[in-house]
Amino acid sequence: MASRTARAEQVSATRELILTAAERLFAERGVNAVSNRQVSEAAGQGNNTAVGYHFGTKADLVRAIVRKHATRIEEIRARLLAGIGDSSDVRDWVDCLVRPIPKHLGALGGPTWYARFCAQVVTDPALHEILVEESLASPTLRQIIDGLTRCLPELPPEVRAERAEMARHLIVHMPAERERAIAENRATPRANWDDAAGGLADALVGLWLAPISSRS
Amino acid sequence: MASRTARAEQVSATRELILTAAERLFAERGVNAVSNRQVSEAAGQGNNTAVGYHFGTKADLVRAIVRKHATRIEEIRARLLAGIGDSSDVRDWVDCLVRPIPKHLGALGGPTWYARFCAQVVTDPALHEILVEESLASPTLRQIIDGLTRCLPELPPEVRAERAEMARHLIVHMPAERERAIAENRATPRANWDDAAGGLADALVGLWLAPISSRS
DNA sequence: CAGTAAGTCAAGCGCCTGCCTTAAATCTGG
DNA sequence: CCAGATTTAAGGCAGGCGCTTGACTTACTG
Repeated sequence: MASRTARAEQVSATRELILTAAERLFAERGVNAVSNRQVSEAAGQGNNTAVGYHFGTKADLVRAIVRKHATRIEEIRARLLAGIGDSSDVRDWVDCLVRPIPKHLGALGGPTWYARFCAQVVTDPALHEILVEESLASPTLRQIIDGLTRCLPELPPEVRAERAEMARHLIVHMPAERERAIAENRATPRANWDDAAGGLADALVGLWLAPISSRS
Repeated sequence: MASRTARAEQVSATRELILTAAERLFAERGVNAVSNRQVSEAAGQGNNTAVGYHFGTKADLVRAIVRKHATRIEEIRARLLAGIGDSSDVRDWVDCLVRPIPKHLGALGGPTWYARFCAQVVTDPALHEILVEESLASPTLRQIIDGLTRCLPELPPEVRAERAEMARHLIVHMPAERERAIAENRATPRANWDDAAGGLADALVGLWLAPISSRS
């Protein structure tokens, strides 16, 4: 109906404006350093309470931003997963784990903020769980973790947990670091997002396959 | 003089109280989520402006907290560095890089907050540089980085930079993660700080020695 | 033993925040 | 075409913030 289009499109345009402004401000200054008012103003809304009206609390806004990107990332991840079948090569599974976010950022083109935004959110004690929930909601992600685990049967469970934690951190923070370098016109080790993902995947393969020493 | 002791001791006790309270609050809630007023109150100072009086801005307070721990960490690092001479084993240098912070936390005993505090600070866009400056001020740290570089002569400079970034993130965030797990009574992969450092060192050796693939 | 400087406390200022209320503009469904 | 609902705008409110000021206590100095 023309009705739904006209009005609803205006509304979702406003929501989009708020999401984009918030993502950017949160990425650049940190979530807690930005007030809902500032987000509303940056989104061009004369209304003080635009954020509250459309999203509720700041945590709800953060969740909405995450969901906005989740669909695309999930698509990329599913495509990569389908491509490797039931490989027993660690590298294949690490690729599936690492590449979705950089690929998504590359597809957005131009300057991006989402990686830095995620780095802020995972580090905030009050917001951390939101990202964990939203991420673990992805069945393909679980499949990939399982597949990787199957490639490393002799790794003790505690060491696996430990290294999974390391991988998680790097997958979030390294793209954020690259994003920041680009935003500040600093040199980056890699020319594009795909190469950056490749470098990260190389390192993670080494990390997963690292021998376990007997030192203290 | 008894004079200096009496008064100056009271003062430095107050400063210490503020530093400890701030470190704890910042670690638990995030730097930006805590006001200077809250820090003053948590330190038992009736005065609103105790933080401002003794330290100045919040950035100055953060720097003071970092310096408070830096001496001890530097001692540990120097001792480890002296112990390995001019080894050409990557593992030796990685140990020097990884162990100081966990060792320091272990030596403090009981619950700690410094690792989470550091994780908060490095992630804050406005505070990040403070920690970098203070860290790079350590000559032993530079020596260790040089030593490690010497062990990896055939690694392309960009890849080295990339992996150094990864190592930095893990060295800061993994202890923070362990600290948080302890604070929340969750299980940790390792029983003590030394073992945790060992696990991290294992992984970092693998990361540094990882082969460079030719994939995209 | 004053005089001075340093540290602490208490109160007040303007600013910004989140939240609430009201009003105008806009679109929807009958 | 018009009531009614939704969205945007605008302003007010209490509360918390950083910062300043001034009084009070304490300890060093000549």
